[in-house]
Amino acid sequence: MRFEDCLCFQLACLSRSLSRTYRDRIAPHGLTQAQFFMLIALYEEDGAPPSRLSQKTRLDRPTVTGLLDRLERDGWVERRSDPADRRSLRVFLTAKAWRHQESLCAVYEEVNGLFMEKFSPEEWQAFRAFLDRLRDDH
Amino acid sequence: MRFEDCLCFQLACLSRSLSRTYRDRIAPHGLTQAQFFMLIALYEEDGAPPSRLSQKTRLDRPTVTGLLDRLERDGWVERRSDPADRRSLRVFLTAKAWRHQESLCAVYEEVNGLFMEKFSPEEWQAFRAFLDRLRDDH
DNA sequence: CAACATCTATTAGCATGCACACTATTTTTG
DNA sequence: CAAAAATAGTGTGCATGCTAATAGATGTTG
Repeated sequence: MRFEDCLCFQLACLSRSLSRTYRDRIAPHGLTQAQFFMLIALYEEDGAPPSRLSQKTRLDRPTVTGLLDRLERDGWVERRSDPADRRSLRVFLTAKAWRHQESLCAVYEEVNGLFMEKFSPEEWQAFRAFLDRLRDDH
Repeated sequence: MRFEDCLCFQLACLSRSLSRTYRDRIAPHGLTQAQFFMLIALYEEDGAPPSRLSQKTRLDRPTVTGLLDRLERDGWVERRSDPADRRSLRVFLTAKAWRHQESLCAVYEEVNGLFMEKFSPEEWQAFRAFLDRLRDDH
């Protein structure tokens, strides 16, 4: 099989390409694409522990630790200890993050809309089914 | 749109997942997935300059430089200067790389086969068309 | 021919993303 | 209850992948 036809190669290219679409729009906010996605996850689940964020974003825990480090450094989130379990933390969005919510979620919806509008609902369903079929058991 | 339904997120997860499938099989050879793909590209175009490899793999040139650094360090490739243009280099596979060709290409075909067999030819064509539709103009 | 632009590859700096190992805490088990 | 196992988060080291800036060589243009 020719290299250009390799599915893994094509998916990797496409994934980087889509990430760039977000990146270009959120760079003015001082966020990277991965940080942006973590914030979107937190807008849905403010106060989640890192383990939950790792599960939700399907990133390893050391990766989440690093992301949270930089988000905390830049004042987007705050780690608070969990009184119920001293091993655990809970991650909370700061006032700054809530101030940017509308603007960031608008970018999120806008870019998702750019992708969605290229397909009919039936095509989307079929596409999603293809992705799901590839997801498991290698 | 819920975070889990975001196409960019799903593609990124899937891309990492597929990469892992190659990684598990080529780690014993002492190669990473990106290095492995670069070798596959070179089996098709031995002697190509870095600029061509950057185009072929759709990676930035600094990324290609780093990949070639590590491949050369580990004895897989060799950079030779181009007599016709002293700015240019040409990248050649070493004897070691050719010795591993059969084995590495077997992994390549095996894993691609794992993915391909999940779809009928018509489904593959439809899937590829979806990917192509997303590729351009963001 | 000389100034300028372009093209080659690279370096530096940063942020992921991963495997591995580690500490602290909690839970389980004998 | 004490020992072992499991869990939460982190530190380390490495390999991508990117942007911006750089050095050298070639092409272009006045």
